[in-house]
Amino acid sequence: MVGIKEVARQAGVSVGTVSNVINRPETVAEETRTRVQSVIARLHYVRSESARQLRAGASRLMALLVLDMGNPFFVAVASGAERAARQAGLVVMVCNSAQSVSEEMDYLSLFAEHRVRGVLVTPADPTGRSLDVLRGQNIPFVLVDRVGGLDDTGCSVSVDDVAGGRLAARHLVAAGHRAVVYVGGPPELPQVRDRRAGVLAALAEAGLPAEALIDVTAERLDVAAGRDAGARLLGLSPRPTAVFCANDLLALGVLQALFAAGVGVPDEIALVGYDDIEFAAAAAVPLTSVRQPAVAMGRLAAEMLMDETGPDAGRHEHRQVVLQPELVVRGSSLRR
Amino acid sequence: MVGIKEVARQAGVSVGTVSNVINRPETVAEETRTRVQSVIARLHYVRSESARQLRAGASRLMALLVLDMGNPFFVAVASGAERAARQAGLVVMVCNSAQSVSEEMDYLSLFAEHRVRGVLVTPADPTGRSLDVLRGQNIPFVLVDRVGGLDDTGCSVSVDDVAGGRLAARHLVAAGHRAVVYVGGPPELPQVRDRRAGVLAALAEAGLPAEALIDVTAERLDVAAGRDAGARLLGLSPRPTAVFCANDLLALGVLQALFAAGVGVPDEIALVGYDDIEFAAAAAVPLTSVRQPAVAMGRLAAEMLMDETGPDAGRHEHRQVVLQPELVVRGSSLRR
DNA sequence: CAGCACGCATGAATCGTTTCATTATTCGCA
DNA sequence: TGCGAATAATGAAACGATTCATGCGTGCTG
Repeated sequence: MVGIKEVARQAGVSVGTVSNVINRPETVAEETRTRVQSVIARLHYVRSESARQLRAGASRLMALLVLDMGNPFFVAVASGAERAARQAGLVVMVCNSAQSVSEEMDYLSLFAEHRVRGVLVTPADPTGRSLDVLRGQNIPFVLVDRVGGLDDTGCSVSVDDVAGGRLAARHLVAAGHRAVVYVGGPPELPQVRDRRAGVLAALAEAGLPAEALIDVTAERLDVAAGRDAGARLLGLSPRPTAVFCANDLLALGVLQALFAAGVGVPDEIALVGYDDIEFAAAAAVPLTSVRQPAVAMGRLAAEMLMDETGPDAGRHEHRQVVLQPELVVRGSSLRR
Repeated sequence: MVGIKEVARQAGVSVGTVSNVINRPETVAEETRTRVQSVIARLHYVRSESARQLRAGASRLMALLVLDMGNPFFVAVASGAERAARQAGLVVMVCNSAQSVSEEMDYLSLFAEHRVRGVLVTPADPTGRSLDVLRGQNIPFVLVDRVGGLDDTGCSVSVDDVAGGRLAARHLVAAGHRAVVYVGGPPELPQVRDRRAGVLAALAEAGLPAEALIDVTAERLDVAAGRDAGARLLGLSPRPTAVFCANDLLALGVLQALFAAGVGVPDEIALVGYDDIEFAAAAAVPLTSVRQPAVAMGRLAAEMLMDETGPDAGRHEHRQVVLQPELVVRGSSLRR
């Protein structure tokens, strides 16, 4: 495998000069530079990133660890982060913890071994201890879709999930529903809990008792779990008239279950999702949903990370950005 | 930052021994091993992957470069690949070329610099020259959803797109349609061309002329482009009765456009998509689609790559695996 | 004309591991 | 008792880049 030494030899210069041609071309005389560059091209020389990083210290990798790659919401976050990072010359490596704490720890260790420039993470571990491996290596991270823990608070970008839940529930209550089924996921997830809290708040505002919230808990936050939850909520009596799901995948699953059972949406049951993924608008019945600014979150998170690791990282201040969600009303919640 | 040297010093052993504790624990005495391990834990020592890779030569990274992360089909491919790779102790880094040749080249160069173990790629560049940077570094790659070029043929996993197109068109012809609109994407993409060829074959089988295929070309293969194409095909005269889209995202977009125009599906226009993504079944009208074994493709591709780079890579033989697609009939193509 | 600054190139030291030939120690067995 | 084998640990040489103090020659300035 041809290295910098071979290039130097064939170009008749020292390795230091070749390195300069690559990294600080302006410090090398025109004539030398082109000669070296042509040798590089001729030999198909490709610099070894591991050697570079070992000596220079800094990696060009930024990691993004999401809860569920199957969820278009996270795909949108990833694309926002990727765009911002690439403008700064970084590559984003996107990984999927699939909501498993052990997967998450595996990945974070790997990131630490790679000495990545920084990590954007939507933690699966509610305790936040899995991030210790990053803290130990002084690898900065930004929490995405989750505000910091108690003790130390680094940067984070999130959306006000309580407000989102409230928006959804207010909308349903305003349409005359006196009880709301909340199809949540694993209760360890703060997003799931916060959205539920928003529902409770909205019910209280309307003078309804806490019992007006009926919990149906899905195993995971995906379409299959939603179908399952949908079947279960049809068994409730009295049959609910309003259903709010912790995300759109669940809502689409619920919708399929209701469809299969011949239950009309929105006539018999009004349905609201969360995230406003692209497919929500294209659903069997266009889905009312709480929109999160996913791409912006990804972009912001990446920018904050780069500020923290960039040239003037000294003057970096941790920020906890909280964005506001927005209700998008479509057919699934509109009584005809 | 604590390195192997510091661990060795505090444990009272040589660096070689520490390395052995990490990489070949069975070769070091029980007592020494636990002592070293406890020092590692106490100091939060994390090995430097770049140093490891520089010396040992082999990376633990496998790259996956897809055409469009926004397409659930590729997400499924990624999850199949990831699962297989992780069982072999590799991490997959998923990147998105977004069908841009220059993005693709950037990423492939980066992979080459990182000396990744191998690359799974759905090439955006139809010439295949962008893969030269990998060939130059002897980095093996597996083509996903695309058979090899002309000169050299490495491994590939693909689905018979001609057969898929034929399945879709046969289905429409059997339902009595005498002409079919094909909503394709960028004609450089072999997938787009092959599916079209399948349509032509099915029309020929049925004794229909080639003019029975009407082309509508979308800019990209996503929902927005589909909406656009949908609006355009409504301007055709006579108005078509059957539409086949190069993928489900386009089909969902077309569906939205038809919906917006008040055109009934399947009554006025029958619609067939491709990929059978999860959201096809949940669409406004459940979408008939050609199913591809996406997860299996990802898994197979990763396995083939690992065979090529694994312990007995010497006996590796390149294979071009072609899988068969399957038609899933749903409401969007069933005349009531 | 001495002195200085500047532009360019050099080459050795360094990053943190792995690997391997070598040494030291113990053990079993004739 | 002596010897070969097996077992543990050592320490130095890579791996392939970056970086930096150094040297050399040129042109400018006072």
